[in-house]
Amino acid sequence: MVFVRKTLALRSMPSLAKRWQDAKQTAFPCLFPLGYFYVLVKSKKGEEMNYIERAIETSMRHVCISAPSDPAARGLVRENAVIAITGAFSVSSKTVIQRHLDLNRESVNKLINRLKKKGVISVHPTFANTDRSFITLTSFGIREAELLLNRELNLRSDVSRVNERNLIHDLSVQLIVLKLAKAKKISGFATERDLAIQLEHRGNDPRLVDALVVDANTGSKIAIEMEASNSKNKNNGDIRRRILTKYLEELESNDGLYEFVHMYSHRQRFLTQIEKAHTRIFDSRSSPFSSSQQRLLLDSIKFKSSECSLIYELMFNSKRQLSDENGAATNKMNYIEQLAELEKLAKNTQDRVIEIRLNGFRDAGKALGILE
DNA sequence: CTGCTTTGTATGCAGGGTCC
DNA sequence: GGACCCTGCATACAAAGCAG
Repeated sequence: MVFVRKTLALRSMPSLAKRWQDAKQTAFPCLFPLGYFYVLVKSKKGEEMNYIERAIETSMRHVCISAPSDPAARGLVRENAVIAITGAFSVSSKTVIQRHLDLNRESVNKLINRLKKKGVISVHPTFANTDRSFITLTSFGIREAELLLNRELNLRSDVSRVNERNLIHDLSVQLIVLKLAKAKKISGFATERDLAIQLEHRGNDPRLVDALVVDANTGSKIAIEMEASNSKNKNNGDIRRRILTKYLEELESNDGLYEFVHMYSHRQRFLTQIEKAHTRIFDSRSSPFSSSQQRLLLDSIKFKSSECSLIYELMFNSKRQLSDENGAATNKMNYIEQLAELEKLAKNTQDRVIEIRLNGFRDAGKALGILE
């Protein structure tokens, strides 16, 4: 705790922080790590705790914030949220931060610039997302994140490790996880990175999913899967069968990594394609799954189509306006939220009248250029 | 190509809060 | 009261988009 306070003070004085950073790199390379070394990965009871559990336990602390009324304190809390998010996911973007902290574009720019000035994060231009840039932590920022999250992060500050081809996918996962966190639907989460760090085969471990969240009410673990392309649905469904087998292994196991799988995408079409592929596999005479296994898979895999438009709008729509003029952009968000509600209602009630209303609402969206 | 508009970001300022 | 930094607003500016 003492250390956290100290670094916060340091961070609010850029020149001092800079000097501290320089000193760290030259004169005392071994001094600073002592700060977080004493909080070694152990639980309160003292027994060894695995990395994923540790991540789940600590993940929400700085990510889920209630903004204090004191502007200065609020600024620091927000800065910490940015550091915690970027630390946990290894990259982030202005759009994700903006959405999570409920800020306007101007305020995010100021927040990010402030952190940049303090030497905590760096912003890299790219063509791979709608922001045209992504955020990573500097080596100084990584230390800050490790202090905040109270665990080792195994992060590197060099940008060449960021795979720009996965950027939108990764940011979409963040969007969903953070939305769940903010809505208090989950009590903790572990990112794909966290899983990879603990699992033996690292990068290509078959048990890897895009994120792991813990349901706030039931405490059950849920795997989050994000389908950003439909490449896996082409061919003969062999890939889907392998993926199902992978899920089944965890679902059937008593100490599996997760009990449910939630599928997300920016396109409703991709989700229905996956659902269809599943039924095809189950229906085929040579189906590798017993009927009880099929039931388990059907019950455990849920398709979250209500988030499609949100993900599309924030991550994929290159025509989206970044500056919010309190007009088009917010109207659009309102429309999309209303649409999602209506879709949910139509699905739950199966009411013909609501379905007609939904179709009308969709048509209106198309006429206004919000939907395609 | 030019000149105009739009878009995204940066900066300075006023007015406002909390905490020591 | 001063340190600190929030917010919104006005303004400036560069880059991109676009019609002619």
